[in-house]
Amino acid sequence: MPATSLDQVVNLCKRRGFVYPSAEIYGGFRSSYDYGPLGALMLRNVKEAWVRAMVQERDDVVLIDAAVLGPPQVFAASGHLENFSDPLVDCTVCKRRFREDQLEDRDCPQERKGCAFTEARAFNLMFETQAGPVAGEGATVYLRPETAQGMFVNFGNVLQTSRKRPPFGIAQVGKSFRNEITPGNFIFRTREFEQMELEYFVPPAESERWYRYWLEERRAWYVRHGIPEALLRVREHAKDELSHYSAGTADIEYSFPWGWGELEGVAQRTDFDLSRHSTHSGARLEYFDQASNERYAPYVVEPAAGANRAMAAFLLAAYDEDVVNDEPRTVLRLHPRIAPYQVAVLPLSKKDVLTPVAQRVRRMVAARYMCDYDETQAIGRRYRRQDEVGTPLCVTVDFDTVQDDAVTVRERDSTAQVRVPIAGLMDELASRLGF
RNA sequence: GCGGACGUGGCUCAGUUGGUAGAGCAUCACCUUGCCAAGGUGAGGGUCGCGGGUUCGAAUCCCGUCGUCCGCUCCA
Repeated sequence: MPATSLDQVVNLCKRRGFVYPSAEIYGGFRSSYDYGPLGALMLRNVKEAWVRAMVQERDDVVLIDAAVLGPPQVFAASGHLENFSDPLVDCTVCKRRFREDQLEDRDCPQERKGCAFTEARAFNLMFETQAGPVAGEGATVYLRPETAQGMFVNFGNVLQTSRKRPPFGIAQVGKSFRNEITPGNFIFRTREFEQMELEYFVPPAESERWYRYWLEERRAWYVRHGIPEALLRVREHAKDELSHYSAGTADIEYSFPWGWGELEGVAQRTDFDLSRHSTHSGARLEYFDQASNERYAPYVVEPAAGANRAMAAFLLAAYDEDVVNDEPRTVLRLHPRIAPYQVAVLPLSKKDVLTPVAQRVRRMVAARYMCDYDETQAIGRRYRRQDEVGTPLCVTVDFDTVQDDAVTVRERDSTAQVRVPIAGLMDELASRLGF
């Protein structure tokens, strides 16, 4: 199978209502995308699959949902105000751009011919706005550049109300904002994006062990949800590549059409965040261990994933073109939990005799699964339409159904069919979908 | 932000040396068919990204702007 191109997926997304360019009727708004009917369902499924694995199926992680807007103090403590902006200068001769603080180390190729540098301009990667209705008089606030600070700031609250103790985690799914200099590659890098982050608090001595644990756990999550192992790799950051807070970071990368790209970073943040917030706020963000009679600031291991990037990877990995009955077909082989619809109910024809029973089946299925319903045009064409958006199972209601109360279940990947009584339909679907 | 390429109906594109737009697919209706797409008839849908300029007249030339892609730069 040839590698899927980005264009194939972008076209499918537009054509079938997964993702549209934002504000398209006004010429588009750079770096923003709107998720259409199918894309909204799929993105939600990605996030739910994450919450299921990270929170629901565990007893050591709790979920929070913190504010997007934050006061400067939070980002002063986190280091973002200090480190998240770069003074950049352009060379007007050789047309290259440098960080001002790295200028000495860099060789401008035209240097001997007399480089002319522009004034340094600050590129702050945080979005800033004013809180308060009077223009110009509001207090400066920031849109969070990562969801992580919400977990650190609430460490004490969660510790007290959840009665968890290390090792334990606080998870969050939500939007973050970064004023990226160069957004691009479809939904891979956008200024507004959605993160799925876990801050896992551990005794300092266990940090390395948990770092290894989460790295493998997270890699396995992608594989479990349909990403081929061959398209994934884990890349350890070099020492000089590490973030200001990190004692060790590895990226889980996917082989995108333009090269390896980060899906998720797993970092050892040590006690950087908790101690910084302790110092800046005066709050004591520590854990007192009754057993050992010790008080300490837990170390943090952070798996931080991008929901939109994950969705892009799932789409690219699932995209396939094969041949069924000598006809080419486009099919998204999405995991049933990731696919927008799990089931489609299709009456064989639009004849009135079929509608009541088909609608009865639809209501039954829709109570448990996201379910599409389509009664127009030839049945074969409707199967192909569902294949193209990744619906794992189709339920077909035909003229015999009216007599024998049985329907046909048709599988996306194999196109195989099986006849089952309506009374046993839900069990059949559950066993095929796996949930 | 710099350099290059590009921007025509939902998608893929055609539009000849400037004379006010076409196709295939898709969508909708009816017919046909009735378990694996593209039979029949008909319909809707584009001020050619947006703004300005040149011209008697511009999708077609010029300028600006927005957006996309590639390459640099940057990327917690």
